[in-house]
Amino acid sequence: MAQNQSSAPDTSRRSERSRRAIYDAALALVAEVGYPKTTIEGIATRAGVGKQTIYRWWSSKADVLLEAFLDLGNQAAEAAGHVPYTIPDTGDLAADLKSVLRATVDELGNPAFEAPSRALAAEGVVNEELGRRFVAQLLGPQLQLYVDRLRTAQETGEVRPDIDPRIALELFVSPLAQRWLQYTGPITYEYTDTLVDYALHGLAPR
Amino acid sequence: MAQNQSSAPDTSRRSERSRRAIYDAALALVAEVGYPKTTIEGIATRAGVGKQTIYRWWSSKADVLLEAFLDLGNQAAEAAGHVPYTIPDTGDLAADLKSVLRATVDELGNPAFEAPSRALAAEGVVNEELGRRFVAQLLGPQLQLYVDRLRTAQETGEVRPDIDPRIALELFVSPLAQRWLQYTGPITYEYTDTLVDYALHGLAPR
Amino acid sequence: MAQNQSSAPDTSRRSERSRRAIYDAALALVAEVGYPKTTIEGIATRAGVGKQTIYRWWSSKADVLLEAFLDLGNQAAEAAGHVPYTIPDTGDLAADLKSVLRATVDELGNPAFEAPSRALAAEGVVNEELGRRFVAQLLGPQLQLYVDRLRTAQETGEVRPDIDPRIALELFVSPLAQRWLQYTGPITYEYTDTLVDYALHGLAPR
Amino acid sequence: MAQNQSSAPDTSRRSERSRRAIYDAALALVAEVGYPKTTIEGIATRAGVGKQTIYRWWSSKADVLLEAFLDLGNQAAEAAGHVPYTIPDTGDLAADLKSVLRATVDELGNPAFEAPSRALAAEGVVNEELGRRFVAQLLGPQLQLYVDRLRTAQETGEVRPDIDPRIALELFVSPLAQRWLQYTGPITYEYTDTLVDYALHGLAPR
DNA sequence: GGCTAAGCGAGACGGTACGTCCTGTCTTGCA
DNA sequence: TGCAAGACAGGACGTACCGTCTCGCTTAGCC
Repeated sequence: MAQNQSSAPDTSRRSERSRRAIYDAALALVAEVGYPKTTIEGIATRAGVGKQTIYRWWSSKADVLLEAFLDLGNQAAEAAGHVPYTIPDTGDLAADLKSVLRATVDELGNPAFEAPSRALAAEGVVNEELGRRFVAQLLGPQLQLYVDRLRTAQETGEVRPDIDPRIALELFVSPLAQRWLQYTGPITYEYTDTLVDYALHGLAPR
Repeated sequence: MAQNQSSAPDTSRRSERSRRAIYDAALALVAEVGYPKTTIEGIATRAGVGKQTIYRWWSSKADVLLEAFLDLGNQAAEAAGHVPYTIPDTGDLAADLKSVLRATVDELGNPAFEAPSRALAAEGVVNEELGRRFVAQLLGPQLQLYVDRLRTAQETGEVRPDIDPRIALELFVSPLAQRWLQYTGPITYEYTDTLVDYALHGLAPR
Repeated sequence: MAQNQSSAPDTSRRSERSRRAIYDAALALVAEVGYPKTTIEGIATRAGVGKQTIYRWWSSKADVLLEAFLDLGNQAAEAAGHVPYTIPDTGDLAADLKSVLRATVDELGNPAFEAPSRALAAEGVVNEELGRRFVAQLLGPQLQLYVDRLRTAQETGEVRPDIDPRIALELFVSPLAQRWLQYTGPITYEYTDTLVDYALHGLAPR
Repeated sequence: MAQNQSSAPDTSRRSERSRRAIYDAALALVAEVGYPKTTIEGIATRAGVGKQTIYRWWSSKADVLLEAFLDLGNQAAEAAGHVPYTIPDTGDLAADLKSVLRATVDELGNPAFEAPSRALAAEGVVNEELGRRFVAQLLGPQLQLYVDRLRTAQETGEVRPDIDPRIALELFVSPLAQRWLQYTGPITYEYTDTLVDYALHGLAPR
């Protein structure tokens, strides 16, 4: 039961005040000057905190930002009454998916979310460890909602029972993700609507 | 009409030797120590080149790497007899796509390509200008091949004529891209085969 | 007349154990790693003591060391039977001085004394307040012994009565001090013997 | 023929401008805030210079200050017409020495000289390497002047021929040095006059 | 013998400086 | 004039200590 390397800091003595200030500063700086120009020194100064306080609790700039972003999500969820961003089930799968993807399109354009999430995504591409944490803590839970909705659709017969929902969801989610991440195309409601139609009915003639 | 002062170096006098050495050094360093630890100073030293020679011809580390990577692709193409990586047309669309995607799976696992392309993709996520160049010069042409193949399939009736090929290709390409970029799932032949099947025939029962 | 607020710790409750441990740690560290690399944090850790315990009772690193060094001297004196290092009086002033200076030469070469006393001397050069305390508590009493011996010599006629002993002693003490402090020359028995001869009889011919 | 370790900097490319600015800043800061509060960072900022420029050419704060102080002396000498601070020879040794020592008393009280020279002396006490350089480059040459003057005095019969001038000079120089360095007593003209008298004629009755 | 107020070990905190590394610009001498 | 070389001003890195500040825990000394 490893008590790892040199003197783990004492979590119970941790300053909540500083933690919040660091989250706020990190998110603000990433939004204002961009991720690469956001420095640990800058975060510390802006948060009115010693650099060591950051190095004591986080291992890197990306680490700070990931936690800050998660915290932001949690706060938003709490504010919205603990409903953590779900997928409607009106009985019409196509309509439900289109609606959620339209909401996602809106969110992707929201500057407050865009800066930090792009930064984290980029870092994750090149830093596998962070990438996997990003998925485990942020992306994964969201994708799971699609899995659940697709399972329901399989029960009602809207989706073939032999389909793997974890792969199926990528047919409409991944294209949107790629356009957003790599600027491979415009992001519009029509586009996401089309994705849903293509995914549900396929490309081949019936 | 001399456009003098500071800028505009004379391309005709440019040292081919240095350019090659810089490409090689950049690619080698990214592969060896990773993109973030690759520095312009490091590239210059490794290439046996003055820093100014890099700053004279490129605007950033990412810029160097993008050109180096493009050059690498061109060289590979030339070596392979000028066939620039195409999509077969056996008349069986599903088989053709599965075959190409399996080749892509192999390529994504090739360490020589992985390091620089991940680095460029990551940089592109956060740096729109570079991202767009990455798409225009690398990703775009490759996606165009899918567009062409899908058009052919529309002519033979394998794909419905009302389908937009530019969007359709994303149904199987983007999921693979996302799994690779974001570590959202394992990448196997079965996976890509499944993607093609789902994309062509849809999720809904017929 | 309570002098309350923050300051004035209660001396009666002071931990003798900690005080000793701090003295030991300070002297050991100065000897081992040198004065500049000796830190309050290091002393505290080595002494198994909280930093605050040091800051509560001393005002600076130099302060700790000065007390530790004084204590060391007191302990040595106590061990030696309370004779606090005196000057013999055999009736032969020259011989007595030579003998004491030779003993001093030996002491200056003793590593256990050298590290802390050099450190204190150096600090005193640049920090007048500490320098004066160093003189008042350490150097002064030792010089006073020379004053006394010279006074006796004046009574026996070995030294002219119009001589100021406080200045006279410097003729042989200061040169040794300077050679030790500033590395201006080698320190040997012959040297100190010569100093005594020159000082007693002068440089001019008789 | 050692070409030492990692890449010795190219002296011929060195910026004279920066060197001067660094000397000035170092001397000014030591005078204004004291040696311990003088930091390399502070010197760099004040001199309008990058820190690396200091680290490239000097190995420590003390090193910078020593060179700055030597340079200050050289400049003063040059300004005064290349007469590097000498000892008069009027034929009256006592008078000459008293006169020089009185001048030294004045100099020791000069704030512009006091701060840096105290700092260097202190550092030299604790750092033998620097101490020896301090002596070799500053103190030694000055002491040599006394040696020369005493040699002349030996030729004229004012000083006994068997006296070692290098030791003799310490009888009046070292006491002054010690009082200055260690605050062991007041520094006045009477004091230095007395030192000369005692040293020349000894303490014992004739 | 229990209560309470200190000293105590520990160490988190806001800071400052360290010495290193790299950026992007500028200058020097070679080809 | 392009180039290798590298000095320069600047600035961020991650580390080490500073001196202050809480935390619980002993440990007196007074009721």
